[in-house]
Amino acid sequence: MDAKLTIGKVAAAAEVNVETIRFYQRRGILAEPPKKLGGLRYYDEAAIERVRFIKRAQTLGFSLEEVSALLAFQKSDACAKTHEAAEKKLQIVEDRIRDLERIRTTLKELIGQCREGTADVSCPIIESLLHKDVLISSKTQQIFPVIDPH
Amino acid sequence: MDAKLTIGKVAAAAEVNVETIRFYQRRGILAEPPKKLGGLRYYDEAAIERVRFIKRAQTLGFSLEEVSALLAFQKSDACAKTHEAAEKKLQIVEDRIRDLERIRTTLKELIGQCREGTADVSCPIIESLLHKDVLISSKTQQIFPVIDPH
DNA sequence: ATAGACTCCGTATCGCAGTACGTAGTCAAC
DNA sequence: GTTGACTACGTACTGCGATACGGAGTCTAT
Repeated sequence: MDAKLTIGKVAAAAEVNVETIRFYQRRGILAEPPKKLGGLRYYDEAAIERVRFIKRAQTLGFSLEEVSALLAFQKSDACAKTHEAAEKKLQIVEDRIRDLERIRTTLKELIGQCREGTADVSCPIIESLLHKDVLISSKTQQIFPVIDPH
Repeated sequence: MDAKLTIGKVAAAAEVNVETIRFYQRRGILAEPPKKLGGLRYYDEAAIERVRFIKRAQTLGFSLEEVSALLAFQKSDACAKTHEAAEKKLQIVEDRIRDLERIRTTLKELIGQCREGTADVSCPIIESLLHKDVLISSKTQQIFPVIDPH
């Protein structure tokens, strides 16, 4: 048996904060092992793997709720469902890339105008922001900040 | 003089919620006109333009704090500073696009493996999440959800 | 002059994924 | 057997950009 790990060891091994482990438990995405004699909880290697799984899925843009789902549909049709989830996420990522590319284009245009010193207007960028419909609004509904906005 | 607009008119004209106007005032990004006889505040057309300016800048990825800065350095060297801010933002947008492109690549790979039914492992995607270092972590420090996560 | 719409203002809440804090208890090493 | 590090747990706070709520006041049209 390998249930000798304290929460701190799990956190260190998975490279997350202790509080993150506890947060996952509260969210129900990670099991809380029973308290053994004395009041401390001991974990096994599987807990480390599970936390890593969560973290890896997050880097692909899955929210904790989505990771919960991924973890929930183990066995039998897990593969089909996971595949489907990945396709959906891919779609969102691609939409998001398109949004950002439009923004990039607009920023480049504005910067370009500015460099040229077009006309004698005060500042082409400010003028544009004041009077033009600079950008078509984004259609992406679900946005995910990839990891670590903190 | 054209200071006949109530907060509701301004909000409607700029296509934002009344609460948003008040929120901007609290944040100090929009001036609060004095209360005229009776207790209501009246706005002029400039207020509408200012709100629109804020909204347009947001669609380019500027946070409210950054928009405050843009609005603050009017006159004289405003153009140079605005230009610089736009360049910085462009850099962030491009970094973010690169991050998302990496994610896209990884998702596509995983989905591809899944489709091929590679080996007889349960599910290639799940296996990858369990055991591989799927993705190089994002370097983007500042992430901005473009408008409207609500 | 009164109904209904709008405004004022403070405070609370949302979504997400944690982080921080404080009190009390427990374990391992010396 | 005591010091110091670690743990358990509950609660509050962070960032960001709003949105929602509630009670009181005010304006406008009939």
